[in-house]
Amino acid sequence: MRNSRTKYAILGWLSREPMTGYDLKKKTEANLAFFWSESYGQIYPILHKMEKDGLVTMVEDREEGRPPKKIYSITDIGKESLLLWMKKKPDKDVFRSELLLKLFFSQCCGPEIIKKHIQERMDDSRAKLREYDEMMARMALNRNDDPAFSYWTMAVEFGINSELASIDWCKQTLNNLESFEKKE
Amino acid sequence: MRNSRTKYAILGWLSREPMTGYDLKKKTEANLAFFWSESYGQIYPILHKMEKDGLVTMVEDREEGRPPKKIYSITDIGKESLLLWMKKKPDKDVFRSELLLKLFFSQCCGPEIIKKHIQERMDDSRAKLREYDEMMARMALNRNDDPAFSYWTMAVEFGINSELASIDWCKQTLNNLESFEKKE
DNA sequence: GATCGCATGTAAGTGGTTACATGATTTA
DNA sequence: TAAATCATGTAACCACTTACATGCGATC
Repeated sequence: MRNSRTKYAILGWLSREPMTGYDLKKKTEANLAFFWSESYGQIYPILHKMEKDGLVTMVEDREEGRPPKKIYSITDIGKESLLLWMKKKPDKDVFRSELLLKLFFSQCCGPEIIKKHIQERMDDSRAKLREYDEMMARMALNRNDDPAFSYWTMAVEFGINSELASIDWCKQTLNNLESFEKKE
Repeated sequence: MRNSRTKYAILGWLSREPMTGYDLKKKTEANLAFFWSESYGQIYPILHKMEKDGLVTMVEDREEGRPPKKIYSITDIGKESLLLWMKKKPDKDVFRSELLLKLFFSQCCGPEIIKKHIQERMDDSRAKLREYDEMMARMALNRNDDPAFSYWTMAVEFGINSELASIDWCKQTLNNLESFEKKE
């Protein structure tokens, strides 16, 4: 837990508004899914520790006939810790691709198998692009006054560019594999 | 270890030529670094297990005055296992970006800090592009007859496209942040 | 009556890295 | 003679995921 970025993702969210562990997870899924993820198994224990360390405070919200919520807010110490992290040079992006691994070793079985995988990847990328469009539309509707929206847009733009680049690569590589096949 | 892809990365390499655990690590670093990595702490134990499972065989190579090598070769069972894996739909690419996480939460500290990070990222991407060029040149020299080279080129092409897209995004985002600043 | 969404949490397991130990040879 | 490279290996740790447990209310 020493170097966990989960802590800072939580502080980032709480710097906007107080919320529960459940909210944290749902918001991360809905907004950051393509470049970040968190699980309950991380969130809840870390939230407890953060409270103990004075980074956040918690109030219990008991409404009748509903499961009690624990609403967390960021403290001044938490804000300081967040700012310190923001200033640090970000770690390298993590990228790991089984598709490229399979492509690299495709000599062992010929181009047909990997062609199918790349075709499917192209379809997946197109589906993702449609998702981004929906996300953008949904967010733009009720948030164009929020300064956070601008930052969010730039992040999503990265995802869109990546998928566009991925689709181009798929087409190009499918062509390469085609002509490669004839040569053999 | 049940579903470890390390196993298949090893089988992939050994399907080309027999080699040692040390070679496996070095070759992965030199050729797959931008989309795959392995550590000795994974390679050696898994290699032992693979031998026990009959996926590979090992011969010891003792030359005088040198540390003894263990040279691994793929078996027919190993080849079968590799082929089965090749045919399976590849897992989703893993992507995780602290840079985008920081961008997303930049509301908490304003655009200056993230601008610096993005500027640095652009420099890093350019450096990576130069590395790819070197890799391509180095490989093209002595390998243009090897059919594996074509597959390798296509994989590297993905990396090049990604970095190109990343650089574009950096420029564009830097511009956005500039005008965003003036509005505030 | 079943399942979904809200809401919190834990235990076990995953795949993987890091740090370390050992020791010879080659290069700077 | 110090450092880098070759070469194998293990123990401890790491961040994180998955599966599970609980239970209420709303919806299908």
